[in-house]
Amino acid sequence: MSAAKNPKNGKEAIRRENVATILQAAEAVFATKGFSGATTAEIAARAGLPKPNLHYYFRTKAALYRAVLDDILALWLDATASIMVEAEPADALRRYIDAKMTYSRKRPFASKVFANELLHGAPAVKGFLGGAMKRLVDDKAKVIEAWIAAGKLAPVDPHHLFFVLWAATQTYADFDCQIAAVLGKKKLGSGDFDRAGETVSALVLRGLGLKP
Amino acid sequence: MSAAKNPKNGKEAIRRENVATILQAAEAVFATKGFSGATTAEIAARAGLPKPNLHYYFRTKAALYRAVLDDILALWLDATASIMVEAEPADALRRYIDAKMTYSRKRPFASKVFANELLHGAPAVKGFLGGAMKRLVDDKAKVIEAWIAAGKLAPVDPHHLFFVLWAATQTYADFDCQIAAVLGKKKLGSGDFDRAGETVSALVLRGLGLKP
DNA sequence: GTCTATAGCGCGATAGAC
DNA sequence: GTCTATCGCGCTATAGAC
Repeated sequence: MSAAKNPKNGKEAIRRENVATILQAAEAVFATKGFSGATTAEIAARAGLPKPNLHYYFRTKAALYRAVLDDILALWLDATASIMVEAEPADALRRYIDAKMTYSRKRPFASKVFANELLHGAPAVKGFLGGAMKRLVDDKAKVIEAWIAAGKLAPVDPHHLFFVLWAATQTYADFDCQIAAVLGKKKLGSGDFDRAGETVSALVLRGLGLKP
Repeated sequence: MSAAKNPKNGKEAIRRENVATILQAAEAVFATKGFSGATTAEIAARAGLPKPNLHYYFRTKAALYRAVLDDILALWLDATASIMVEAEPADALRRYIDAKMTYSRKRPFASKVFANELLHGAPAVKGFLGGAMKRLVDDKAKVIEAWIAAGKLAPVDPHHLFFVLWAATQTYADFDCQIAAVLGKKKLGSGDFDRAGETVSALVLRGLGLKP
């Protein structure tokens, strides 16, 4: 605001880097501790910065949390790209399951922060859920309905199909420790995610009449 | 300990009732606020008791949380009853999905407390997950394998089948606010749960080759 | 067995020197 | 833009009268 026209790129670069570092650390800590369980001290330590530095970039803990969430919501909207009327249903759904499962493997913290937010009644993202997300899902549900009308797919409630797909894929990020424990492993490996993806794809595709 | 042989049933009854009231209030508050977000003051208020009374029955917040969790774990183990070799696979699975979905509708708080615990890395129930729960699931997985070997079921990884079933049913308790928002409703009704149960059953049964 | 009043402390946030 | 030192709130837990 005050010195807005000043193009000091050095300082800008430092800011961008520090902000990114803080956001990454915050995502990890919020994921495993939740909002109230997380402490700014732990986030700062993980980011390798002194605590007041955090408050210099994000005035409050709540503001930092919002910033983390906003990143995650943007990610979320991307994943449905493969669901288009022109696509072959089997291909599109397989790719969607794959995308969601990859997201669970590569960005487990993001998934957990979002899950935590939902568990607590989504105080910070209710607007998003009933707004942008609802519109996107309603849109994609129409695609599913078009496929059904064209006889390409067994009848199914499109919305509930999405709920099941989200649950089945995100569970491997959110509840990884349960799955690992039941499988008798310390951590999930990429082999486990492959097997999970195959299982979900097989169940859903055959469940929708898409496999002989 | 000190006056152990005294059969004063009046006091015993008061204790049992208060303990039950506290546990119920605690389950609700832990479910929506998480462990760190929950305050003993709020639990006490919801139970209609003064705060120190809580500490009289449960010495620490952590001990109260453990007690709430123990109740939930007991519930969890019951649900798999229908999975037996003698049963008809389609019947057994439909009943299992039904039981889990009913549990999501009737005991959403229990499901949420458990989900929260898992999200945070299961510090309090890791032993249970790798112990009693793993043994039960391994056991039930053998039943599924027997059905597959007998040609009653399309081949599937039994463990991952369970993971998908848990996810697909519990999501309606844990993430109810997301589902309600996307459906454009304020709260989920029993009609939504019925539709959800039908969708999951249809997908899974057909997915396992159990429907014409 | 119940409850008021308070101890004790961890945490978010800031002041202010560098 | 960075960091030490500290304030003050809100929480768990308890002491002690009833």
